[in-house]
Amino acid sequence: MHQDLVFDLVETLEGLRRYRRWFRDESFPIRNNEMMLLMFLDRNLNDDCLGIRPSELGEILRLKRPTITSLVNSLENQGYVERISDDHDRRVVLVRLTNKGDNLMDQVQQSFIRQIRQTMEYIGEEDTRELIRIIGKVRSFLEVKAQNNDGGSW
Amino acid sequence: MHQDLVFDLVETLEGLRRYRRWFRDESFPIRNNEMMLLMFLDRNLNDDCLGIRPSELGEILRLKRPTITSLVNSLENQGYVERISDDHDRRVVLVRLTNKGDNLMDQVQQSFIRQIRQTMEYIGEEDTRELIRIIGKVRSFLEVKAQNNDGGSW
DNA sequence: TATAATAATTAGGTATACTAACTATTAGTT
DNA sequence: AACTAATAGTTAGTATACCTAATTATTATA
Repeated sequence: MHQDLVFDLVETLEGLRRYRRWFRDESFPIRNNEMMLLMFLDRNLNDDCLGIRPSELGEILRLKRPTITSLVNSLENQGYVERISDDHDRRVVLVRLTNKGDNLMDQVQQSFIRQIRQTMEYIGEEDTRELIRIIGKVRSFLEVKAQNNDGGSW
Repeated sequence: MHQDLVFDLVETLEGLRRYRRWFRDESFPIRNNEMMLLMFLDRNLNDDCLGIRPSELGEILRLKRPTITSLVNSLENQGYVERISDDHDRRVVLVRLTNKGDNLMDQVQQSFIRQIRQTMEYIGEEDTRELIRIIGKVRSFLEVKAQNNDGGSW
């Protein structure tokens, strides 16, 4: 494959790497990675479960557990999430949104998510799906490769 | 547009954000951002010019000048680039690869670039071009938007 | 000549995520 | 039952990748 195309792809990926700042509302009270944690918490929380385990959050967000701990600490200090301990296994902690956190997510809907939606409307549904499909393909290839190389830790 | 699709896109973008580490060779002697600087330096260097100005590098890599300064300092200390001063304007500094830096770029070709190429071959030329096209569309939309919001500095 | 603009740097700080080592608890083995 | 393994989470310390504000040196302009 052509050298130029390879380089174009690198440039493309580089340009996308810091996408969060494009959508970020500067006045937002929490950091981007904290917002992501809340979003995934909000989304992956079913009615029947009390909260999500830090280790699960780490898998969803592809972050190591100590990283999750410090994010949850920060969010807990600010009052957006709370930790409750699991009765069945006292090693386990469950993280869930507080009301304050839930309200913040409504704000996220109106700023971050709205901006993403706007962008998607510009590029169109078809291209959006294509983008998701192709990147998914890239990721699945790379994840398999990573597993073969080093046992899957990343 | 559907909430789910928006969320899928976020997830997709999140997964791509740290793409560099997928291709990274752990034994490589320089950091990822340093490697990027060298790659763009290598690529944007014509035969007729002595080097590239830090300010130009900043535009290409979308980094602020102080960031470039510290990258160039580090690379210069390690012997991969050198600074030469412009005769026409003594405020200006030109950065160029040393032989050592040039040799390192050959290594980059054989590791980082080779891995990217491999991935591209897996996903196929057509999808690669689609990916580049769609992300380009996203970026152009967002860059215009960013300019409208805050005068274009980022 | 004085002032403004430009190029790069210095100093200091923030955000993000890591590894290694530790504590507490549970599961499995003898 | 006691001992050892494994597992969940945390703490402490570190690396990386950026940034802003202020400073220095030089050139352009009024």
